[in-house]
Amino acid sequence: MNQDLRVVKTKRTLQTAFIQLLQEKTLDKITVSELCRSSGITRRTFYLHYQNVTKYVEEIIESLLNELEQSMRRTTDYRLTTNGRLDPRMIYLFEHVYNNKEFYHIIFSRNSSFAYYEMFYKRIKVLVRNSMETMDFIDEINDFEVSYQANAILGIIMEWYYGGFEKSIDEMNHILMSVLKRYRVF
Amino acid sequence: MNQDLRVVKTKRTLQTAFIQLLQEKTLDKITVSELCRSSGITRRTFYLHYQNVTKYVEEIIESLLNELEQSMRRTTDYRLTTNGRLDPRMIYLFEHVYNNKEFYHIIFSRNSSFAYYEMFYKRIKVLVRNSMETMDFIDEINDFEVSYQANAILGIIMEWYYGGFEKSIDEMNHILMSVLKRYRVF
DNA sequence: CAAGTTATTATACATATGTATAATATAACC
DNA sequence: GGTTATATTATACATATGTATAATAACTTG
Repeated sequence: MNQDLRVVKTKRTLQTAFIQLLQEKTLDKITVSELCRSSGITRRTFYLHYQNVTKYVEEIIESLLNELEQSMRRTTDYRLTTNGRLDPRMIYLFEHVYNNKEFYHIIFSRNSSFAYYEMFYKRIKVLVRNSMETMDFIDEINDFEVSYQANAILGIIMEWYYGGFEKSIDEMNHILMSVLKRYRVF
Repeated sequence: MNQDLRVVKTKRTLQTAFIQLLQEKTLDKITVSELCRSSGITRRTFYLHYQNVTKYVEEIIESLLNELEQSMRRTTDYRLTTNGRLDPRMIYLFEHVYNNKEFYHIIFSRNSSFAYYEMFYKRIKVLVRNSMETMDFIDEINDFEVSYQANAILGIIMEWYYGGFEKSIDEMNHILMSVLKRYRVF
């Protein structure tokens, strides 16, 4: 029992119009009315699916982060030796961010909802926690330590964003690794 | 040449109404119209001073952070010996957050603008940078390292927020110190 | 393919936003 | 204290939001 074809079509045209509008203007200037005008659906239809623009974007960010999780899971095989408190495959994160700049850009935009950042933060926390769990020399995982590490990584990505994502993925990898080494995180 | 008395009065009544409304409902439910109804000023007057509710709140957060900076500057005398990469007086931060919970709450709320978090982040970055500058064994300050440390601290505060600020200031001090010690940040 | 289900539309309404103009009230200043 | 400067108001307008109802169209299922 799949989703109704009409719904699929509606969401598809909505997505196309949204991506299009995002290239013309910043997210905070995109209204429900305009989004519906562009995609040729009624506002009523939009509200039957989403509460507002923010909730709509949350769904987009959600699938972006699902994709991130998938691509990080895939890299498990290639993962470096984990001889410390933070799993070095965390660096594969930079790859996904760089390849999806335009969406991660939304998360860090001044006019965006904090909800997007929170979603990102919570995902990274899960990754950090999972990573710590695989390290047998850690007796007990401290929630605050997880938050500390997770948000620290987001700090580096945020700085990358402020610099217009000019640094390459490799440079970012190197930067993170050198900071982690300095603090003997692993 | 001080500010016009009329302006002062307008902003004062606005502030009173805002604080009042904040106790009745969450920030995202507070509209310009309602804020003006409550404070007895015209919407036109509001728009002569601020672009929208978010910009208005930004001004409030701005002065909150100014106050934070002041109170941290005052603690310079009492500061602990800085024998490492991060100034331990950073812990006085918790005091200000706890004593102004209701405002810091705004910063971390899902429906808030990311602008508030950004403001907080940038202030903490300045503190971290200043702190690193006083440590003579640091040859050159790395921007990404500053972002890493600054946001890491925000991660701990955010976790405190998610726990409803239940932990005491002293507990938070202890938590931060033990994490910093583990990573030999100082 | 027909019957039943449900997504979408047309239309409307109360309220909110952001901007504009002219009139009025209030503060600043000499 | 009277004049000048300007903050505030009253009113209005085009557009946006979120919700509601009944009618229509499109899809699903047997």
